[in-house]
Amino acid sequence: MELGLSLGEPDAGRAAPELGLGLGVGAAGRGVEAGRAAGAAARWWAEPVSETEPAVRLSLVSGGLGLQWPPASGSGECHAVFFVLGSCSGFSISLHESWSRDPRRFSSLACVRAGRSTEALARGFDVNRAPSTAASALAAEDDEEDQAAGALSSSPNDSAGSFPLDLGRGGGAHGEGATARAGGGGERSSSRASDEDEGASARKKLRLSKEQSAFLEESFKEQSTLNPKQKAALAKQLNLRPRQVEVWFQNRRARTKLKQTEVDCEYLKRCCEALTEENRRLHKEIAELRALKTAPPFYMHLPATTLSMCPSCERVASNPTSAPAPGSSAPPAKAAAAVSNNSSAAVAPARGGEPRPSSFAALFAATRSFPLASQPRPPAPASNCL
DNA sequence: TCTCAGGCACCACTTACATCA
DNA sequence: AATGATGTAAGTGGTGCCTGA
Repeated sequence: MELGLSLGEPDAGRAAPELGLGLGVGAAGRGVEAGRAAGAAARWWAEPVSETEPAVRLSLVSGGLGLQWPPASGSGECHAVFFVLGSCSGFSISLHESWSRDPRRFSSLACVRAGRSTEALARGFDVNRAPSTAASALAAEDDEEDQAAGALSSSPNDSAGSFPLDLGRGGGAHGEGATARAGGGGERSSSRASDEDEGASARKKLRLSKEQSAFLEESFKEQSTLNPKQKAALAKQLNLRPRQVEVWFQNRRARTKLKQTEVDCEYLKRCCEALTEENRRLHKEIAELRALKTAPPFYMHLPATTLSMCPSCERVASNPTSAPAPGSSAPPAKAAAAVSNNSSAAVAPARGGEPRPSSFAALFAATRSFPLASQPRPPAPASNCL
C-alpha cells in the first residue's frame, strides 16, 4: 500500500515561478534523453503574453554558464522552453519577476518556439507524430496560439492536422486520431463514435511514452482537473488528442481516489482494532469490578479509624492522624497502604499490568457504591481534602 | 420566472490490451 | 513459449451543472 499520498486540492492560484519552464538536464552523451525526462517534469503552463510585457527570461547558471531567453530583441510572447543541455548540471533557474508573478501566464499552454527549442520538443515528445508533422505543427503554432483550445476541438480537421497519431511505435497504428473527431462534434461524442468509424480493430491500446506520462503526471500534480483550454493545450504539447488527455486525467483521478480509499481503509481498520481492544479491556474491567462488588468488602476488616469519609466531599480517605482503634495492631499508614495495595491488585490485571488511576478511587468516591453508607459513619476526621 | 433540451464534464464501472514475472 | 497477474488506456452509462430557447 502506498502511503504519503497527498490528495489536497491543487491550488489553482498557485502560479509558482517554476511554471512555464521546461528544463532538460542530462549527463554528457545522454543529454537528449535525460533532457526529455527533465523537461517533461517541468511545468508547462504559459499563455501568450501581451506584446507590451516582457517575455520570460531564464537565467541558467552553471559554472559560469548563463543565458537569457529570449534575447533582448525577442518578441513579447511567452512560451515554455525546453532546454536540452547535454552536459550541464547544477544550474539554477530564475524567471523574470514580472512574468512569474502573473498567474495569467499559466492559464494556457506553453508553446515551444520553433527555432529555439523545436528540435528538443520534437525529439522529446513526438512519439506519436512523424517528425515532419511535428515541425509543421510547431510552425503552425504561431498562428494558433491565440486561437486557444476551442479551435482545437471545434475544427473538424484539426485532429487530423494537429494530432495525426503515428501509433506504429507500439505496433498499434489504427488512425484513431485522424478519425475520432471527424464528425465535427465535441470530444465526447466524437470519441465515443470512433468505434463506429473504425470497426472491430479500433480497440488497439496506446501506451503513452514515459515522457508523456511524466509530463501528464507533473501537470496532474499542479492541477487534477483541466479546463478545455488547458486540455487542448496539453494535448497539443504532448502530441495527443484532447480526449486522450481527458481520459488520462480521469483515470489518474480514479487511481488517486482508489489509493486514498486504501489509505483511509487502513486507517479505519487500525482505529477499529484499537477500539475493539479498548472495548474488550473495558468489558473485562467491568466484570472484575462486578466480581469485586459481590465479594465481601475487604474494607470491613479494616480498622474503623483507618478509613474515614470526608464530610465535605464524601470521599473515603485514610486518616493517618487518627489513633489506632483499640485492639488494632495495624498502624493507620499501614492500613492505608493495604487499601492502596488492594486497589492496585484489583485494578492492575484489568489493565494488563498498566495502572489505571482513578477507576478504583472513583468506585469508592461514588456514594452509591459505598456499602457502609447506611451504617454509622466513623467520627468525622479533620478534613484532609485539598 | 419556470421548464426543458442539449452540451459538457465528471465519475463509476467495465473492457481490452500491453507488460511482466 | 504459455500463462496468469497487473497496470492502464479507453469505452459506456449515469448524473449534475450550465446555458439558451
